[in-house]
Amino acid sequence: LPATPIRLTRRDGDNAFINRLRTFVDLDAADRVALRSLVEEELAVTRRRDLVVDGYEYRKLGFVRDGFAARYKLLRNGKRQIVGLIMPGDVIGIPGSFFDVASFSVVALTDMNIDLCPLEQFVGLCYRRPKFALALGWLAADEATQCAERLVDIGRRTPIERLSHFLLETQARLAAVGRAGERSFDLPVSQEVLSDALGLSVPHLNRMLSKLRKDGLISVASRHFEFLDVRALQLLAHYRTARLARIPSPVAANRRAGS
Amino acid sequence: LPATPIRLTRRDGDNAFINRLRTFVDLDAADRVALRSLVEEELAVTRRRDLVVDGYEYRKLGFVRDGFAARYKLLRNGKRQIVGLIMPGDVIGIPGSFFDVASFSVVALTDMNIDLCPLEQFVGLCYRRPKFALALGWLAADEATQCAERLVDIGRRTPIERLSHFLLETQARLAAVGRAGERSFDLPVSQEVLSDALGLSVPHLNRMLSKLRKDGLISVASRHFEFLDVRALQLLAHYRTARLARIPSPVAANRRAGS
DNA sequence: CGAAATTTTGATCACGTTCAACTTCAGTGG
DNA sequence: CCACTGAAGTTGAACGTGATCAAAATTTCG
Repeated sequence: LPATPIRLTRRDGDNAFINRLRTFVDLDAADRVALRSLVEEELAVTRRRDLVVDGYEYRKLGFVRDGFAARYKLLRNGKRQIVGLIMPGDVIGIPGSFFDVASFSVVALTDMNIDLCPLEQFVGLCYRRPKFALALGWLAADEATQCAERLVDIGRRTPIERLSHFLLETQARLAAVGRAGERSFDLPVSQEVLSDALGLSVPHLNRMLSKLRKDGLISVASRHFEFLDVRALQLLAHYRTARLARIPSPVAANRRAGS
Repeated sequence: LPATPIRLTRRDGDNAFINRLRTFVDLDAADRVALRSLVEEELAVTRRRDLVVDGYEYRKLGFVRDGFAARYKLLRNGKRQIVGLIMPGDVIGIPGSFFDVASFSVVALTDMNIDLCPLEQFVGLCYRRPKFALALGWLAADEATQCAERLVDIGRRTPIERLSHFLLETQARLAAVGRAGERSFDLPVSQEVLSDALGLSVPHLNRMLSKLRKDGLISVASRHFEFLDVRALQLLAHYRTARLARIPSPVAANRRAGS
């Protein structure tokens, strides 16, 4: 395939998913064109809309342009555990689309814009351009690591530590796709959502937020968060950033390999 | 590459990793040869050996033939959270090898046999045979889902539910690679390991095990577990199996896609 | 403006941790 | 063969944390 020069549309500079991919893989113009051609539908959904339903087949990838969603499981006793916040640059359908039926539901927490593409189409592209198959693996690995980190949060960190850790991680994820400042970000979701994500009760989450405020570590106003003492927060949370390695290029990867 | 007919070695029928791959992708003889040729070293390690260390670069894939390991994080306060048991058929280095430095440590819980391969070599193979890149994505997605399931366990299930869920899931994973019976399996790890995996204290885990025994749901003797009432266990645990979908073949995936 | 959702505060209590002691078992050397 | 050792499993008592329930205060939205 010739790498013909392509004029970018005005939205390209702000495509969160492309921004995210670029942190670990090189994309030339032809790659971007191929990606764009996969988009079957640009979906605009409203808050509370179910996007994936636990127990049903789902065979799409949804590249989130804007808005927030939650991947969760509902138990018989009415309790809900959110296993991940989905934000701009994330892909709905990882990992649900890889299973016979999805094990988790996804619901929009805000209005959203999503580029939808059938999984089968994406896989087709993967056979033609293996780089995208590797990118898929990288994204899934990222997802697994975030999930594992939250497992540590919930299993072994105290509520205040886990809240701090969550806030730091969220800022980092948003910053990576250009949706957060150095020490602040908007997270337009209710405390009920946060408590379900952190495995806490709403009142207790609220108390921990108050405590972080009282101790001068953060300020919160109408779902806008600001870090007042990043260092102290990181210490409290045992926080360390995890950066994806870049995908080895074909030439590097094949250098010492037999054909 | 010609798909020359190849004689299988005697170990192939029992290669846990190949067994696992086959559940979601077709492998021909040439694929298996290619896989085998990647193996740089057949590593035999002893119990307690560190395989991956949190904070250090790791760039290998380790296909587990035999034995058990744990992926975990150690906190400053001395607490440990195990984020996943690694068993035959699993790959050490997912997802640690995809990051600048690993975020989690891996330690052998028993003596193990591992086929080691540099990640770069595997990626080289992925460019030549995209099927393997997709398989990598599938494996990472599987990992992410298991992790999410455990997140639900720890966040919202009661200790007895989460223990039941863990036992059912473990049996299923072992059975998938031919290392478990219909209703029984060996899990040669201490209760301390189980408690660190489930986010419980050792005494409480022990009590929950006792309760499952007393209620006639399981029997345990010298680390051999047996389900006496699978139905009741599943009900208690809210258990449902999750099966990976098969990877679409190139022809299916490209049918409706432009080249 | 009224209704609903969300955030905040308070009081009580159950659950699971912690700490400690004791038992059981496997392995080792006298 | 048994005493000794250390690791693992089991049991008990006391405490503290975070859930639960309830209600008030505040904000958002129809």
